[in-house]
Amino acid sequence: MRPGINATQTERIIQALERAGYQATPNRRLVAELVASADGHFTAAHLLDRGRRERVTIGRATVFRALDLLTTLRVVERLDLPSGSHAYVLCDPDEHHHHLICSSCGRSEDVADGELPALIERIGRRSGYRIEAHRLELFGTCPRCAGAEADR
Amino acid sequence: MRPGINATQTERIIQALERAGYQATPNRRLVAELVASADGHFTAAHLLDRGRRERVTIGRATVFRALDLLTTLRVVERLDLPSGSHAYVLCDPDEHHHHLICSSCGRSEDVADGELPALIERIGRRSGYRIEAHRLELFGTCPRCAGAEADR
DNA sequence: GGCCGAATGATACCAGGTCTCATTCGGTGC
DNA sequence: GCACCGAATGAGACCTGGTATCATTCGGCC
Ligand SMILES: [Mn+2]
Ligand SMILES: [Mn+2]
Ligand SMILES: [Zn+2]
Ligand SMILES: [Zn+2]
Repeated sequence: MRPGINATQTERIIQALERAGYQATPNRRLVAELVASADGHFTAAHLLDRGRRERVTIGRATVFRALDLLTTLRVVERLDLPSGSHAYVLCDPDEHHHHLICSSCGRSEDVADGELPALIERIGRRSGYRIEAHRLELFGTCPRCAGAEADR
Repeated sequence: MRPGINATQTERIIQALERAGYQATPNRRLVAELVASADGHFTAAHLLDRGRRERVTIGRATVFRALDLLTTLRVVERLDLPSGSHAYVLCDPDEHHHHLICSSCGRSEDVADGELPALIERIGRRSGYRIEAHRLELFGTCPRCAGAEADR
C-alpha cells in the first residue's frame, strides 16, 4: 500500500464495485487507490501520471473505463469546470447532492440538495416540462485559499 | 436574406457586437444569422454544416471565435449536456438565468433565477466558501415532445 | 490611396474521450 | 489442476471540440 492512501475510502470504492457485480481487478483497485487519494478534483490524465510516477502502468482506456464505471455507480461524479474542461471528483453515492468547488485549489465540498427540489418542481409546473435531471455547480474560493490570499 | 431566418434576433445579436465595439463583419453577420435561426441548442460543427449546405464558406476557427465573442457578450451560452458534449444556445443577456433543456428535441427554455440566490447565499454562509459563480442546468422533456411521445 | 490594427483561413496541434481488436485474465464447473 | 468462456485489458487508431500560429486580407480612418 502506497503512502498517503486513504484505505477506508479505497475499500468503500472497491465494495461499491463488488456490490454491483463487477470484478475488483488489480487495475480497478489501482484506480480506486488513486481516486481515493486525490486531493480535490482530478482528470484521467492526472491519475495516469500519478500511476506512472509510482512506476505502475495501466492503459489509458482502462482508466477511462474504470472512471466510467465509478461514475455510473455514483462513486465519482464528473464536473464541468467553467474553463470548459472536465474533471472527476470523489463522491458520496448515498444521497443526491451537488458540488461547491474551489477555483483556486480544486478541492470540493458536497452540498445538500436542500430547497432545490421544491424550486425545480415549481419550474416544471410553470414550464410544462417533465424535468428528469438537474445539475447545480457552485464555484468559489474555499476558506483555506481565501486565508492564504489575505496573508499575501 | 435566407428563408427561415429570424431577422429581429439576428439584428439583436449584431447590435450586441457593435455596442461592445466589435466589427459587424460579414462573417459575424453570417454566424449571427445561423445562431438566430437555430432551433434549440447547436454546436459549432452544426453551424458550419448549415453554412456549407447554403454554399457559404467560413473558417472553422472563425466560427469558434465568433461563438466565443457571443459567449462573452452573453448572447449565447455554452451548455454542458449530460452526454458530456458541449453545445451553445441563444440567450437573453439582460438578466442572469438558467436553462431547461429538452433531451429529446434540444429546444430550451430560459428559467429565472428565482429563489436560487437565497439558497446559494445560505450555502456560502454554511460552508465558508466565497461563492463566485453558479450554474444550474435542468434536463427533461418539453411539452411538445411529451405530446408526440403520448401519441405513439 | 495609404496605414494599421482587427479579422480571417489554413493548418497544425491538443485534450479528452471512444472504438476496435487481438490478447490475457479470472471465476466456475469439473 | 485444468478447460472453458465471458470479462477485462492494452495498444493504437480515430473522433470531437477547441486552440495556436502565421501569413494574408479586410475595413475604418486619415
Ligand atoms: Mn459529492
Ligand atoms: Mn437563456
Ligand atoms: Zn481552495
Ligand atoms: Zn422537446
